[in-house]
Amino acid sequence: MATLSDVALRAGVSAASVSRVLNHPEKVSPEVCERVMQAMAELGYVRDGAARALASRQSLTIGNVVPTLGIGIFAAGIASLQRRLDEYGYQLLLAASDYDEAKEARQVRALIERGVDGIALVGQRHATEVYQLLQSRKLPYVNTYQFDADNPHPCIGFDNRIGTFNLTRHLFDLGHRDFGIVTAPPGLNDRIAARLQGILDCLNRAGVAPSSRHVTEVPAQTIVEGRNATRALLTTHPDLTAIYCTTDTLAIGALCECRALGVRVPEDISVAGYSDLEIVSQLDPSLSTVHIPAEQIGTRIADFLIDRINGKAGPNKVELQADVIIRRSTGPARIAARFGRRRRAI
Amino acid sequence: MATLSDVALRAGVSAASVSRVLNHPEKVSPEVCERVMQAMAELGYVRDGAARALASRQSLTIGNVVPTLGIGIFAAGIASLQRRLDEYGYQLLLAASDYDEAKEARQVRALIERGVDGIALVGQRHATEVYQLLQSRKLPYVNTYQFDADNPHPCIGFDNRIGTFNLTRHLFDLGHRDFGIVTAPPGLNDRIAARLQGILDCLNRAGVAPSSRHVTEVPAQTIVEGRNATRALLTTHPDLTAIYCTTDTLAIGALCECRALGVRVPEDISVAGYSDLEIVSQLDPSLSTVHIPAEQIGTRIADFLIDRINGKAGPNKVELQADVIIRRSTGPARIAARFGRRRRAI
DNA sequence: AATTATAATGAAAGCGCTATCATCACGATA
DNA sequence: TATCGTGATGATAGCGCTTTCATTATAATT
Repeated sequence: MATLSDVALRAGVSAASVSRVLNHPEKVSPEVCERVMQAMAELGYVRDGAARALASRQSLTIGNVVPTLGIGIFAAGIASLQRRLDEYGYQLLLAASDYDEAKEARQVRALIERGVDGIALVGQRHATEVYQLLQSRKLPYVNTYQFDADNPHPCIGFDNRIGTFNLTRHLFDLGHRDFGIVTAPPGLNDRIAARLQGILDCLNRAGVAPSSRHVTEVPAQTIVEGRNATRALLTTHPDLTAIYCTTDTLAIGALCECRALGVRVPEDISVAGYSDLEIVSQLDPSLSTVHIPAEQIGTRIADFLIDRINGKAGPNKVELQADVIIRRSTGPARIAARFGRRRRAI
Repeated sequence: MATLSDVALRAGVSAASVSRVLNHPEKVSPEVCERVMQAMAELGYVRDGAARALASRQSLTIGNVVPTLGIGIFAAGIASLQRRLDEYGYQLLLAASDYDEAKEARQVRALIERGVDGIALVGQRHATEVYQLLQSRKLPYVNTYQFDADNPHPCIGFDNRIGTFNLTRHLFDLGHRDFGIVTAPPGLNDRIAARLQGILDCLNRAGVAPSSRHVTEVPAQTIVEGRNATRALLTTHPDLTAIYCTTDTLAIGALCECRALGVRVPEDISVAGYSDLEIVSQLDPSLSTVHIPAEQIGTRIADFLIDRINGKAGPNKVELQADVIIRRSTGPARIAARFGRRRRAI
């Protein structure tokens, strides 16, 4: 394969000049530039990134480790991140942690070994080793999908707590007093923990008794888990009038299960979610949820990291809005009289 | 930052020995190994991948270019690809082409510059430049999501044609004679083209007149596009009894629109899709479709490429099954008498 | 015309690592 | 005892590129 010196030889210039037309074309005369370009084309020259990275201490690559690709929101964020990086001439190295801190640490280490110029992580909670590695190397990094003003680390995200708080408040205003809550384990995931907190904070402030909140933890964010949890909830707590799922995927399951059970939404039960996946606005009934600005996040990650890499300072934290979207799956709490009807349906 | 020589110095051995414990620990005495490990831990040594890649001609990285991350199937495939690569100690460099051949070529080039040891592409159709680049560098590569015995290039995938053929056949056997077909432009995408071909082949063989097939091309694979196309089809061709969408996303749209229109599925209209996204088995009615083995594909890509990289020969093509899954959205064609009823519904 | 800035180029020193080759010590073989 | 592996180690030459730094040619200034 042709190397840079081959190109130099063919163009009758020095290696330094070839390197210049590649990296600082403005510092080279048009004639030389032209000749070099021609030589590169003739030889089918492709630059060796490893050598460049070694010499310049830049890989033009950034790393992203997400909990899982299986969640549509992350896929959307990654898509926009990749798009923006591409505009900057950067490449995306992707890894998944499966919600495992140790695995995340390994992945971060692997990315650093690959020489990434920056790293985006999901959430605020990471192994201390991760933060040590990042800081000792002065590697630009950013936590995402969660905004937390009190946390010292840079972040790009939104307040996961406020969205569920407001949507729960909406439910309360509609007369709901008895809530089912379906959620992935908050212990594994600070975004989910914040959402759950938002629900509970609202319920506390509204004076809804703990005995009227029924939290079900499910092991995975899947439609089927949402269905199972919903069925269990509806069976064991016939009084509840609303189900809040901390993720749309679970809420979709809730919707499906209600339909299968003959429970009407929102007449008998209101259902709320979080994420605003593409499909939930199309479902019947459409789902009330909180919109995650995944595309924005992806774009901002790229901008943020590239700025840092280029030494441009900027805000250390960027807060995005995650707006509540009221659709048709939430409505007034059914009145007691209706209760028998629903009971029968199950 | 500590380099390999720093480690060597501290451990009181040569750089070569440190490199050995990193790459061929079996060739080093236990004592030296121990001492080096300790030194690495004390110095917080992290290997420089660029230098290693340059010296060893291996980056331990593989590249994957997909049309878009926005489609759940690709996300699933990427997830399993990444998981498997991780087991091998390889990293994943991800890029998107947006269904644009030129952009794909640019991405492939960028990946090669980054020194990937192998590349996975989606589909068989790529810019000639792409194949030239790949072959002149002898870079292991593989086309995916489409199996084609006649194509000389390595591939891992399934026959996109046969699935739609069989599912269409099923529809025909149920008495359907008038078909609406909703598809993304086959010109951009050989998988879609093959699926469409499967439908048409079946219809041809069954003797269904061209005037009884109504193909609608939509610009994007979204639920909303599926809805719009379905509404248009139902309005302009009241005779049709089945709608085949070449993608589940479009089929979900069809299902949503039918519900909104008061058209019953499958009593009034049968709907079929392709992909078997997580949600479609949970919908009401559940969707008849063709299952794409995305996880398998991801795993196989990793195995295939790593084998090639290590010089292990293996089959050049691997064919996976994409099975038809009959669910509730397909049923007997309505009898003429019912026609009026449906008409009213619209 | 002499001097000084300015721009364009080349020579060459690494970047941190791997891998070849030579060296050395030590026990096995004759 | 002399010879020959054998296994562990060290010295070192690059891998292909970027980037000072020095050099030369050119233009601008006095």
